[in-house]
Amino acid sequence: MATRNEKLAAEKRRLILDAAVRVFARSGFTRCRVSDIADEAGVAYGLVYHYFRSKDEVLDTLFLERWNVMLGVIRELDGEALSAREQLYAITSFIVDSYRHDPDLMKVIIVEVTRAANTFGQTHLAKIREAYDLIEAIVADAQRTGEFKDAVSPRFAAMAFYGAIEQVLTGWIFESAALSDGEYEQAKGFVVETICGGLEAVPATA
Amino acid sequence: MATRNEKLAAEKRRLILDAAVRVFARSGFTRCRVSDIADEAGVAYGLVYHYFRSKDEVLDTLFLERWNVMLGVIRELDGEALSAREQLYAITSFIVDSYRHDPDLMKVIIVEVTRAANTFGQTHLAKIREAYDLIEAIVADAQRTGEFKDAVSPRFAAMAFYGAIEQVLTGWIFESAALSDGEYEQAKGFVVETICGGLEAVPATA
Amino acid sequence: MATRNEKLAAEKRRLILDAAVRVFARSGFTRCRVSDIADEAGVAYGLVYHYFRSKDEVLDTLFLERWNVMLGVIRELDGEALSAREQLYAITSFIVDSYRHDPDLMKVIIVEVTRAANTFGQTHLAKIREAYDLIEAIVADAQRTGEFKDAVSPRFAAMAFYGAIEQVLTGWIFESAALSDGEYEQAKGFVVETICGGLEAVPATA
Amino acid sequence: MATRNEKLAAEKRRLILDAAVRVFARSGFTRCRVSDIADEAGVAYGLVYHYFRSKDEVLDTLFLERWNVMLGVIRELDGEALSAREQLYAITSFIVDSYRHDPDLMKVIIVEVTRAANTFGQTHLAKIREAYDLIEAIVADAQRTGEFKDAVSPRFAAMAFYGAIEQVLTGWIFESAALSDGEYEQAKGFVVETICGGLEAVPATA
DNA sequence: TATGAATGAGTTTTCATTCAT
DNA sequence: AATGAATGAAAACTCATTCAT
Repeated sequence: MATRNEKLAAEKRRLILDAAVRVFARSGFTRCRVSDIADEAGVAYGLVYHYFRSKDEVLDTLFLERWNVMLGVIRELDGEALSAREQLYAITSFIVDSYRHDPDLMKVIIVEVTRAANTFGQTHLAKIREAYDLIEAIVADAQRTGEFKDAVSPRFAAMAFYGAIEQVLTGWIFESAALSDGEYEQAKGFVVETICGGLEAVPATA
Repeated sequence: MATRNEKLAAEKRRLILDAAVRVFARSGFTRCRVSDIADEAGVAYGLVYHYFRSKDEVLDTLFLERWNVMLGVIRELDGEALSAREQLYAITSFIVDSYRHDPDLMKVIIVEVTRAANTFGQTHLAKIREAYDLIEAIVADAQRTGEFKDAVSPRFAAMAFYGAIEQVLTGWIFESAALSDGEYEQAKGFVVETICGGLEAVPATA
Repeated sequence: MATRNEKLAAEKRRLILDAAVRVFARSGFTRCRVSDIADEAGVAYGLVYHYFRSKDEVLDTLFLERWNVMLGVIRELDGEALSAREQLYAITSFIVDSYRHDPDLMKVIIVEVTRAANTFGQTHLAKIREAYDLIEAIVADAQRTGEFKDAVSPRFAAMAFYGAIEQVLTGWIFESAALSDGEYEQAKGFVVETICGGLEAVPATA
Repeated sequence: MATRNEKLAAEKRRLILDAAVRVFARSGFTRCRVSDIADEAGVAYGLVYHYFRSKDEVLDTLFLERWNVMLGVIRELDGEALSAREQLYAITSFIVDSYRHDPDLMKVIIVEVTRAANTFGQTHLAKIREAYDLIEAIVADAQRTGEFKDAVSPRFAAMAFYGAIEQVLTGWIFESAALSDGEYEQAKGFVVETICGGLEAVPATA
């Protein structure tokens, strides 16, 4: 009985969150109104405040939900005996697929949180850093095993890698162009090839 | 006489622009008020509107001023007979030095324009793309000459390169840490080494 | 069976009323929410609306319950052959004891009704006046019998008497200090002595 | 130049304060909207917020302005060689005349501030106490000189005296009746006669 | 050129009340 | 009788922009 109501409530909550993604993606967090979210969700104004304390909390929820999934995915890579390149590929793949599956959500997370140094980025700084830390650890391990050279610091490599991915997504976001499955797959390879293999031709050694 | 007045006017205008940089960097474009800019500049409220049509125009001006300088720098590289790696290094160097010289301005440009897909980023999309185009051309040339392999598309490489730099700056912005000259120089090398040389150790060929 | 249910229902109703007293006293009628009352009573939100038509009706009920008791007490004094001073003492005693017994309730009645000329005071004006009228009658009688001089109008005397008591309670309310039984008893005497005996020393007549 | 502007600004501020008095008196502080004040003053909505930080601050200002005048009047009584009865008469007179001169303002102060002392800051509480303290001192002095007997504590007497006045005003406020000059003067005498002389007839001593 | 008072549209949030279960 | 999700009107407050001086 309670279970049924709870399930219905959870669905309404989800309805609002999904609507918020679309609205935030369309007009941006600052510019959209709470009423836009309610309208998009087809619910009454006040219901948004029944489920969330504030407009901020809606965005917080969206970010944390998704970011925690990503952190989980990265952490699981540890158990699987993969090379550093394979691990970075897996991460890239997860992020690109996240975008493919729900571009609006990724747009919101990147534009409104990850890169918003004055607002939500600052709020979620610790959470965001967790991802950098995990990537850094992958690079550091690879340098130890010799898979990666140690020309650059692991932290730096992690930032460059993550920045490259985010910029690629940002490009898609700005163009708001739909890509084919092939293009998405190609992009995954490109990111890893650029960061791991480098752009330069390896001089043929005699 | 007019000349003298014009010079004074230009100085006031500059005063306001500089104040705006500090205020935008501190509180973010959306959250700060026009009166904050005036207060920071030590001028009256209405004077901002004497020199600028709107709050938006202040940010537009800041962005365009700096971005055009950067485009100029990149375009000039064409004339100097430099390798692609050297050209990318020069670009990185310019951007890093820009940050070193005026971190607030770079923060504003990156956070409020370059990465703001819903607002100013969209407005200045064409201008931003010019930079990507110029970098893309450098990569394409390098692939033609054989300096770079053609494993990834030039456009893609340009995005990865620019994204890596921006992410490094973003890290600095978020941490708001002051770096030593040595660290800035090291960062320049790291970016180029990561993107051009790649992270992987080059297997010794027999 | 119905009797048992009715008794349970009456208890729930009382539970809500008592909770409302505490909540109104703590945060004020306007600022507290209906849900605060429900929470304090430990019942569900909607139940308040099962027993009361509105938030206003809860306060109305609290006021009327208590005020009617007081009116009854004052009316009963008529039958007992008491001097005016004794009657005023009895009234003072009842009000002070009401405060001693349930300071929150008296606080609510005074702050939210008796002195709220724009809201509930206006609504219950007639009821409030009944008390003034009864006190006025006591004074008028005493003037007729010669116990009281007729230097002031009975209506005026009634207002001064009631005002003195209310102000004393108001003092206690704002200090929110717990008083000893002795202090309460002393206060009763003070009120009557001030109003009936006056502050001035009676000049010794030769 | 600045002087002229400052004068105009002060006038506008006063315009808003005066309008607020009328609106608060008419509908009560809680029920009226800020826009009502602006409308009543014939100024734009935002101007209220130009001169006052909040709706609360408007009420605070009204209270403090008037209350400080009253405190000044009471303090000045100290210098004039008056009996206690004359001093209490002077205070009563000032308060009654305040009501006669601007009943709306006194209504607001009595009805809204006394009540708000609860919810509002304790800031006013201290200010209100200052008045009680001054009256208390008058009574204490009179007890020392023998003008007043010491049957009741000075603090208590002060509360009773102030309560009597306030209740008389409250009566007028509730009835919202206009009184003649004679009635106002009579009221002054009644208050002092009741509190100082007492209601009881002085028994003729043999 | 310079000032800052004046304007009023716009948005978040609150919360009494209703209602389906 | 009891629950708490759903509704939406209402109001304080903000702030970009205008304008008289």
